[in-house]
Amino acid sequence: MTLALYDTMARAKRPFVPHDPRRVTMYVCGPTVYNFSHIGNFRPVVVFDLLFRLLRRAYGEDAVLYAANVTDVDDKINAKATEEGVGIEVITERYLTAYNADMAALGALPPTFQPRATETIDAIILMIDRLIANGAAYAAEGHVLFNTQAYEGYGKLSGRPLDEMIAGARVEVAPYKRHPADFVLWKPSKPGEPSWISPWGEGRPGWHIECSAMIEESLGLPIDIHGGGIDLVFPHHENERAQGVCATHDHEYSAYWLHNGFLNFGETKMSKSVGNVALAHELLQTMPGEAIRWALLVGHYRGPLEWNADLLDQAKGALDRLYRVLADADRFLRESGPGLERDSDVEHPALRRAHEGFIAALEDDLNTAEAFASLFQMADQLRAAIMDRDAAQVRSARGRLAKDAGLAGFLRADPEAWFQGAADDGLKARIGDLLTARDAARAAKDWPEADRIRAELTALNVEVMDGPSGATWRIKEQA
RNA sequence: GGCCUGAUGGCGGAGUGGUGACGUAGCGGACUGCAAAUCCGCGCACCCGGGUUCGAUUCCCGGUCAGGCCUCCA
Repeated sequence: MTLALYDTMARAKRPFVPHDPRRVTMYVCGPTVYNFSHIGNFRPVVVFDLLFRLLRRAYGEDAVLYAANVTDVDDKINAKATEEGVGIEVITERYLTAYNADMAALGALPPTFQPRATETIDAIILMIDRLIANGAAYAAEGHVLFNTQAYEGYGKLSGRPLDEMIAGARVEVAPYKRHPADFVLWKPSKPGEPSWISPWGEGRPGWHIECSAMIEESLGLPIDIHGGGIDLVFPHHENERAQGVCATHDHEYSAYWLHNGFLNFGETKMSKSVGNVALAHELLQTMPGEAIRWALLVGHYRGPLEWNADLLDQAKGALDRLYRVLADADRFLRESGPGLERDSDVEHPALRRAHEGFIAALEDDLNTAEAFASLFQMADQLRAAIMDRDAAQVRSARGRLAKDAGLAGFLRADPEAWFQGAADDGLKARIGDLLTARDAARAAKDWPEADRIRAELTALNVEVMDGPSGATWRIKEQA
C-alpha cells in the first residue's frame, strides 16, 4: 500500500499514514438538505466514496470509519419549511431520502455514519463550553463567537494571513465581535425558528461548529482525512480546524485535508435530450447512475470539471464498450462446448500489468483517468482471449476487469441488463416475436422482409445485431 | 485589490526533458445479404514571447486568456 494524497494544508502530495491502521477515519462535509442536490454536490460524494473503497481495500472493511454529515438546521431549510407551512423535519426528511437514493444510484457506499446537526446539539454545546473555558471563545449579546486572536494557527490551512483577510473583507462586522474575523458558534434564533436551550440563551449552532462536534462525536479527534469541496477551504474548514485544535488543547484536527475541484457548467447549455437539467435526481431518470459516476470521475478530482451533455454521452459510450466485451465474454463462455476451446491457465502478463497499473494509478492521489485507461487494457486482453477462444484466459480477464472496475464502483450491472434494462416485459416479448420472425425471413434469404422487421424494431428503439449464434439486441439511446 | 488554480487533437482528459496515454466522435479497409458490434489502419495536439538545455508540450521568467476563493455555496 503506497497511497499518496494531495494535502491542501501541506500543498503537496504526501504518503498516507493513518494514526491507527486498525481505525482509519475520514469525514466529508455533506449537504444541507433543503432541496434536491444538483450534480455538482455529488462530485465529492463520488470522489470520497472512491477513496473510502480504496481505504477499505487497504486496511480492511471494518477498519475504515467514514462519516458524511447532514446539515439539517439552516436558514434555507427554515425558509422552505415556512413556505410550505410544515416543520423543518418534513423538509429535511424528504430531501435527505432523495439524497441518499441518488447517492446509492451513483454507486456510493453508505458512509459508516451520517451524523445530523440536530442530533448533535448536546455535543455542540459541550464543545462551545470547552472553547470558552480555553479562552478561545466568548459570549456576547446572546451569541457565542470564536476568538480568532486566540489561535495563532488561524489561516494556515487556507494560506490567508488574518490581517490581509480583513483588508479585503466585505463582510459586515457585527458590533459585538471583538475582531472582524471572529465567527459565530451559537446564535439566537429568530421567533418561529427552531431553537435549543443553551447556557447562552435559546438559539441554534453556527455552521462550522456543527461539523467539528459531529466529527468528535462520531469519529473522535483527531481524524485522518477531512474532505470536501474546494470552496469550503475558507472559511468553513479553516474555522473548523481552529475550533478543533483549540477544543482539544492544540492537537491537530485532521492529518490530511482533501478538496475536490468544482463542476463548471460553461456556456454549453445542457442538451434537450438531457432536459437542460443539472439535478442528479433528474439526470438519473435518463442516464444510468454508473454513467454519471464515470463522468464525474473522468478527470482528476482536484481539477475543475466541465459539465455538459457531451460528457455524459461520452461516459455512457465508454461504459458501453466495457459492458459489450463483458457480454461477449459471457456469451462465449455459455456457448463454447468442452474441448472446443483452448485452455491456458496462467494469468497473461499484460493482464497483470494492467491490474497493477490500475491500482497504482488510484493510489497516486486518485488518478482516475489513468486507472480508466488500465480498465481498457484489461478489456483489450479480454477481447483478445475471446478471439483466441481461450476459455481460461477469458475467465481470468473477465474476472480481473469486473473486480477492478467493481472496486471503483463500476460494471456492477449484469451486462445484458445494461443494454436491455430499459425494456419492460411486454416489450421484451414483442421483441422476441419480431426476432423469431426475422430469423425465419433470414433463413429463407428474404432480405426485404428481414429488413422490414428490423425497421419495425428500430421504430421500437431496438437495435439488432446479427451474430454467428443468432441475433442479439439492445435498447438504443434516446437521441 | 489580495490569494490560488488551470490553458494538450472535433470533444473529454492523463502524462512526460528526447519513441505524441486512454476514451468518445469522424474517416478508410476487413468481416457481414445489408447493418451493428468486432478487428486493422488514419487524423499527427500540447496558449503566446523569451530563457536554461544537445533537445521543452514537460523546467524558469514574462504575457494573454479562463476559472475559483476572499459572502454559513460541493
